[in-house]
Amino acid sequence: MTKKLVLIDGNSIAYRAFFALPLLNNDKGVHTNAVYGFTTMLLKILEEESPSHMLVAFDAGKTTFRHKTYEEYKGGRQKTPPELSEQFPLLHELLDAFHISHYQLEQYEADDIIGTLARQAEKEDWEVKVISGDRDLLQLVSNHITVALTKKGITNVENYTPSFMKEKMDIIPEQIIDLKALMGDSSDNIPGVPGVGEKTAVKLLNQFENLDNVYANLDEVSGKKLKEKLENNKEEAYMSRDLVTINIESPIEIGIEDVIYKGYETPSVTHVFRDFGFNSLLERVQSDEERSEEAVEALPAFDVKIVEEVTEDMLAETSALVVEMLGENYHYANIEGIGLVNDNGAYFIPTEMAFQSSTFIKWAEDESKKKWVFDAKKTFVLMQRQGIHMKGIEFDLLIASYLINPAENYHDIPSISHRLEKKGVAFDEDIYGKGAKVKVPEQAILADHVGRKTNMLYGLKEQAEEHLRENSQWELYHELEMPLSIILGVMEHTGVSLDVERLENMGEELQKRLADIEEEVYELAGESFNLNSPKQLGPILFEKLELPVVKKTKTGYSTSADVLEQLRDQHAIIPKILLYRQLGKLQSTYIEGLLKVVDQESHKIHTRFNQALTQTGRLSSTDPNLQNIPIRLEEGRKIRQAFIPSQEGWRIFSSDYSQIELRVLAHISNDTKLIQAFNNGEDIHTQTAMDVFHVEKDDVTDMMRRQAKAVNFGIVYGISDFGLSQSLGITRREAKKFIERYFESYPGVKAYMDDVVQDAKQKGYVTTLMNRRRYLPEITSRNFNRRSFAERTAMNTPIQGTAADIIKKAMIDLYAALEDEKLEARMLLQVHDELIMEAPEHELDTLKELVARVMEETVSLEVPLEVDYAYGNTWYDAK
DNA sequence: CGGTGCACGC
DNA sequence: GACGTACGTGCACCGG
Repeated sequence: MTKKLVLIDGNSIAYRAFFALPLLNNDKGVHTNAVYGFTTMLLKILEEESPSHMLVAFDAGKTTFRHKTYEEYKGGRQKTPPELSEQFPLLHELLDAFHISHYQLEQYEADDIIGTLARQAEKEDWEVKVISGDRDLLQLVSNHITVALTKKGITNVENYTPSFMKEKMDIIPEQIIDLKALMGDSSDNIPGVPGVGEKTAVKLLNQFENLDNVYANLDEVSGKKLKEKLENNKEEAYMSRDLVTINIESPIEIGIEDVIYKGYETPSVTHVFRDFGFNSLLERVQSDEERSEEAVEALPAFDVKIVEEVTEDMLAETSALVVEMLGENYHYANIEGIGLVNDNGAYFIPTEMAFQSSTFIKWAEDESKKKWVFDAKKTFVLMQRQGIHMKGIEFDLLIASYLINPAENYHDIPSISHRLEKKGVAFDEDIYGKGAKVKVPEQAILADHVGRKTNMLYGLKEQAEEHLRENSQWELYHELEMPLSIILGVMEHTGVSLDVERLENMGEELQKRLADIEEEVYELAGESFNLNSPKQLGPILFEKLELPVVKKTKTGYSTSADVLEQLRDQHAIIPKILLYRQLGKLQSTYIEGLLKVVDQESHKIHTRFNQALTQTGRLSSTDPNLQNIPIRLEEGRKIRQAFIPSQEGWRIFSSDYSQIELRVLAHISNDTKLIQAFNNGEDIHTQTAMDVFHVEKDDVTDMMRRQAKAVNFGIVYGISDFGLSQSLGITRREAKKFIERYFESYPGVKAYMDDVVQDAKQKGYVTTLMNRRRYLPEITSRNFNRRSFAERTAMNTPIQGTAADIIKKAMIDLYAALEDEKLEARMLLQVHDELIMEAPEHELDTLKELVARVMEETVSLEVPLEVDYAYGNTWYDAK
């Protein structure tokens, strides 16, 4: 078997990883992003290449033999940031754990070590793979040596073989040094021939093959200027060539046979991963079984009593409660058992036992018996499904954790306890398995795990509450999110009625139309293919039909709607594809999708609102997502005709805040002009156009209003000049100008934007009206993109988040008002700035007045809040 | 089973 | 000048 040598340019990959990833800290406060990125790359290489020999080469010190030739070599280069330097020792530690050789040599660079070994291996007919981000290494490419250059991110590479180089760069590997000699390399401060760039250099090499021939035949070089430049910089060119030439005879003390790689041993690798805090990588080096066994074995002893009957002595004044189920959808999942922990002990109550016990049910419904839970809404719904009206929920760890830091991806009990370094509970995955392998374990194991989670929950309450108070988030937690959680639970459990028959009819109709359009498309294309596959559609449009390529994606041609829109008039196939896409979306996502999740018996849909997910405080909706039901295009809007009241004689009632985000902006920026704009009662986009373009109302053209609207949209969603240019189809420069003009018109808004960014830089986070918090660590990033994104987020989150706060409070107020007024009307859905309800016909008059008043008065801002409402027989008609 | 491209809402 | 650009969810495809 041929041997395979993998050579990694350690510095290059570490650099790449460092700049590609945010500055991660491990729990010891040491930066680990470069090591982390390097590790992901390493794991990928090991998997894909299965090397028999391997070495990671590093640059040694500041000076190299090249500096003797040219003092300014690599001059002007930014100093290695200390946050990166400190990671190199960790990198060495990591490689040792993997039993991978690493090497550096005084006065030489990693390139030279790689070159020397690569050529040695080549002679022995080994296969060689070099991994780096440095294009200089391409000079090594040969039939035996492939160079993988990082493309984007860290693990994304492009493999350079001689034929690939010819195709992509139009040169052969041996010409790389001559190429660099001519064009230079600003990053290494290599001069080359001034004024000669890549294009000219390639042209010259195509004509003359190499540098020597260029100079030997200077007369034949076309262009007087170019000739002069070459003539005057001959010395520089040759020096540049020397500098970029890799030394393939470096005096290294190791040979290819020394860098044998026999694979790593899991224990040493898992040890460093743990040490560095790379928990997410553990599963890549351990089998699921290994990891789960280890996790379970590491747990301290814990005793949980499996009860045979619920008795009073188990039910203290205050208890942690976990109603355990597998899967996600608590509207349908089975309950596997119940964990109960309080000062009297830790108990596991088998499902049947609990729900047949009047003692347990009485306790659950007793408001004065306090319950601490994880996910109050889920717990509430699970109980509700058993006919139990749970009361007395006093603490919800999920919501607390989310409010403390919404950026955490995992808010489950084991994850939280891990973060707080409290051992004592395994991850669900380690107990139940994952994916298709999920199953309920035997009762003793189940009881132990549920008991441990419940116990952890019991122990975490105090710390979480303290944290909330420190953050001034107690009110947000206690008066807003906690009550809302139960209201959302009621809404979800109530569900929305669906006119199944109507939806099925629409589906049949649509199916016919789709089949017809599909046929027409194949006719126009001259062949049939999978129209749902962008990968197959691309070549048809841009190769066979030779339509102009507007945009490319990383995997091929872009066929997105905005691209097709630009091609609309160029071929009859385009409008048909667009229509097919539009209707196909309706069919698959909305018609088939909704029919798949509707309750077969009640014909109701029970979505789940995720209250602990978005970074801004908005809700999200899943299974199904009822927050993105079509409205913009009439065709899609008809889907709403299938959403109907649950009872005869009832109506769907919909109310929404008008321009809530811009009103919030007016309030928090206290901008006089913007406040005036709202008090003026004029359409806000028209008003913005008047202010930005300095024209009277009658002189606002459709174009002006459209642009003003896009700018307002941009302000609300925190998009960039690029984003605005995309949405208006204008250049970035023009978009930037619009934004500037907007800020000139509303100086208070400008001042707010500046302040909030400053404030975020200083504090590290931004807040909303009700003290919702979002941390923005990247606001001090040296990476322009990351920093800009964080800045826009700083400006946008208080706006969007405050709007979210307001509608949440309105929901609480409205829920109470409906109860007070003893109305049957009930909330069904929330769509960010809109509430959808159902109500008996006779309540509509009361409701109109009540809903608008409650929503408008839930908070008092510097500008009035305005609510529009409508009602009808279906959601469609409530417009 | 996870990544990608696309499309829907706010 | 780089780099990739509001937030979500869900579908189909496709390659491993």
